[in-house]
Amino acid sequence: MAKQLQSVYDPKEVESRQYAFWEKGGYFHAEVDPNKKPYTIVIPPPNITGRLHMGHALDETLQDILIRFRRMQGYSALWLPGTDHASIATEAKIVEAMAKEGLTKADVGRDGFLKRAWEWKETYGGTILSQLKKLGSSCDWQRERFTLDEGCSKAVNEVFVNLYEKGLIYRGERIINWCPHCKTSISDAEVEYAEQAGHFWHIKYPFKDGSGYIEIATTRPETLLGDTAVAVHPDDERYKDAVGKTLILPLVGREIPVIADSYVDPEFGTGAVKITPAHDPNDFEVGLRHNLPVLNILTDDAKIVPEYADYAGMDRYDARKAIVRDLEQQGYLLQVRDHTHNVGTCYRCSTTVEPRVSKQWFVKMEPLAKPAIEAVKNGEIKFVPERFEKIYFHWMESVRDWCISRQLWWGHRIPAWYCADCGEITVAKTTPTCCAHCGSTQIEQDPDTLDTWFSSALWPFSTLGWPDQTPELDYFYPTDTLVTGYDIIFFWVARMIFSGLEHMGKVPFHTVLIHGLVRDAQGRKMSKSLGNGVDPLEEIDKYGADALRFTLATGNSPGNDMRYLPERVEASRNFANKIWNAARFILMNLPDDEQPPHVPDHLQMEDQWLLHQYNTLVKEVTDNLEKFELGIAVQKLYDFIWDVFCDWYIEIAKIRLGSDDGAGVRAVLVYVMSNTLKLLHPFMPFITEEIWQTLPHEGESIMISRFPEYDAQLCFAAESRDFERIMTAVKAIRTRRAEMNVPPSRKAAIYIATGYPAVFGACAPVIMKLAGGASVQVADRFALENTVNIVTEDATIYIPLGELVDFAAERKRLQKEQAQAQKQLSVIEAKLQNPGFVSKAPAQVVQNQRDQAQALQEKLQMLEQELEKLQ
RNA sequence: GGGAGCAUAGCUCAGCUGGGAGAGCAUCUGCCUUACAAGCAGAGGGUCACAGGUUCGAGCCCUGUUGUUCCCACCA
Repeated sequence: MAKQLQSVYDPKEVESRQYAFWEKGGYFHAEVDPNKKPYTIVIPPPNITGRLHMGHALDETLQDILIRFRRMQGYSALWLPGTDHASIATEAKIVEAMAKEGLTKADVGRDGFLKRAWEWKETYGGTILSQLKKLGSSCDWQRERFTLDEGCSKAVNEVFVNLYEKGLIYRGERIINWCPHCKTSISDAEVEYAEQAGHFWHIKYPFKDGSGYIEIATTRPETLLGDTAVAVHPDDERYKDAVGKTLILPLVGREIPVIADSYVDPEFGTGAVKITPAHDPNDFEVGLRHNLPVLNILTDDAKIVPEYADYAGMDRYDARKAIVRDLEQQGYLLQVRDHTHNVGTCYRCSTTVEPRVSKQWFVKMEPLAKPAIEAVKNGEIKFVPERFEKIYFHWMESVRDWCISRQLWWGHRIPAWYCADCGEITVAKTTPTCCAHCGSTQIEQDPDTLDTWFSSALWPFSTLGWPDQTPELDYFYPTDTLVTGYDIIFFWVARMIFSGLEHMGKVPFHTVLIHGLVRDAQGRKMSKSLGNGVDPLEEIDKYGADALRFTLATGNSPGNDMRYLPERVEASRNFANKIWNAARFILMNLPDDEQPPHVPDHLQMEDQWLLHQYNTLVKEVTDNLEKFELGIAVQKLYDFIWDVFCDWYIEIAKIRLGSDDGAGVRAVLVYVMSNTLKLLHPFMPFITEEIWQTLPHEGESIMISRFPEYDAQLCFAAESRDFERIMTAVKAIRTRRAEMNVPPSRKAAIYIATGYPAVFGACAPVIMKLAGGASVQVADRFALENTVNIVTEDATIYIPLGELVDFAAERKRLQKEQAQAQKQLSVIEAKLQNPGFVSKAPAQVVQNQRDQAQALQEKLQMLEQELEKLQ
């Protein structure tokens, strides 16, 4: 970068150049280093089908801020990247692509399909990672992993076998959620409930003995085909005599019993429930208790099975219509009522899920959940914000067994083999040659694959080499911070916690930083169907990655959603430009041989003030970052750079830059700028690197420089307070001039009567420059006429503005100020006269009020004097 | 049915352990002041949803109410 910089910052060129520079320097790579403490974040692996959206942009920005911060603090900071094979989503994409060629899965076969899937992964799987680079993500790309790579697959088999041997994985015929569109089972967590308008059909089930009927009510009349009982509550007087009797199932003619089960709520509906064990989870339970037959009436794509000739092959909804029609025609339909109810849908394709009995693999949750709950209860793992712990507990405490088998091809194939001879199951880490039970070679592997989340659950340790005992695993595990949205606490966070505890014996991370969703300007969720998504790559192109990152970090607090407003990115872009121009100003005033950043020996009051503010900033920003208060930290940086450094200090610096004291002020400018850039670097990595390297500096890159630390030498509290008296005076003069419409070009003499003559005397040039003074005189009192009079708590300022002075207006204004000050004073005095306040409030707070009261009294006195003069 | 979040300036939102009500954008006024008009200097604008309570002191803590968003739950 030449020293002649453009006045407008151009992020594009800088970003690609600096990212290449970082990669080339190997700064993203973290090594096992016994001399450093580790700090680890594993990325929530984006799906290989994914394109970077705002949710990712937020997630990655937060992680990059944390990792860059810790890296600069001297940790061996590892941000481990990778992608997720996303079984359902990817398989759907491949199926879709094949459909365009007129092919189906059956046409190409399992091997052919997998070949295509891997090709697809090679072609598109890296897209999202390259998009992450545009954001500036400092991931250790040398350690990139994929949930379906060899190492992760090895970990998956290891875990499956371990859990199977411990009896924590079992295979069983149970009712599961079935997606007729994806044609696979899905777990409870993968079902989303949506309210749907429907009906309540009241149907007559006649007794076999001809003694009337029972009226049942159902929202799903088509499942009648699979009914194997009608249940009533045991204490329900209405049905006392019916229990044990036999009914004839309408349309089907099957004989089914009336049973008593306390699951039935006598208050709801008719108090009699048809029981379809194969297609309703509750009914399934009832069926188990009463030994009812389980009749599956639906195929895997939710059509009626051939056994029911009248309806065979009909889609479940067509069958519903047909059955309702037939019931009506045959006089079984008693009434139809409108009814809205919750319907489970597939989280991937939104198809209504069909509860269905089938043979699947499950993870037994209770023994795993217990220690996982304990780890959060005892503080080993903390959620930020804490309230998400409740959500986690609630889920963990009531979690049911996890259905992990999927009827898909893209994924980890279940390491279980069935013996054709003895029928036993052989579960093994590597492909067995024969049945472990009878030695038969007639074995065949389970065709199913595992839930994607099964492998994601192992991510914090599978990526570090487990099950091998690698040095990386030893050093970087447990990881430190997991950053993710609240929407995947159940899917992922919870499962990583119990997996880490079970297989590593240690929690997978210490802190879970939860963020919210990025919504559109109207507060709606960004979604493909609404078309309201904002593309982060377009925003980067328009405003720069730093501006986007800054926008996402600012005003965002943990766990809360945020809206994405274009004006905010513009403001961020403007901030980047502000920094750019501040740097430009400093550079154009620097000699070629300017020393590296240092604090000069001789400091003026404004230098001390700036250094004190800077030093305070260092402490606060560090504290905020350590407490995950990223939004607060970045706000403070913004205020400091724009207001303190640019609007005040640079303006003041202009006075001294050309003088004999130029070297001192240049050193302060360079020192504070350079170090402030370091503080800002985690948030805005590109521009800070670009400027830092152009300024005098030591070291190769800001990203591996040391994060600034609080320096007791830079604490100038008293001087800082003194300088603020000057600032107050300057602001007061500016305000008065603005009120009186005095143009900045019109300079005026300034007379300052004050009890702090040394302070004001030393800063006379500052006041002159910033307050439009032609001259500045300081004394303990003045006797002047025809002046505008300004009273602050530390000084009375006189400005002769000749013809502009309107005595009546001056008097009125002073009276107004007097009234204001009087009001403030009486509030404070009331407090001080309250014995409760004086005795109970902290001494510092009381003293503070006393000081304020005194200052106000002095101000009132001065106002009084000025008013007298105007009489 | 249970649980949680949110309600602060016209708009979008910060406000950490209780003591100053804030930022950006928008509005108004004046400035091309030798880094930046994507800028500078100023101004206006708020019963911190409502009602109680705790406290010397409440935007912040407690209780209730209203509105709103979300999560969980097997009422057929």
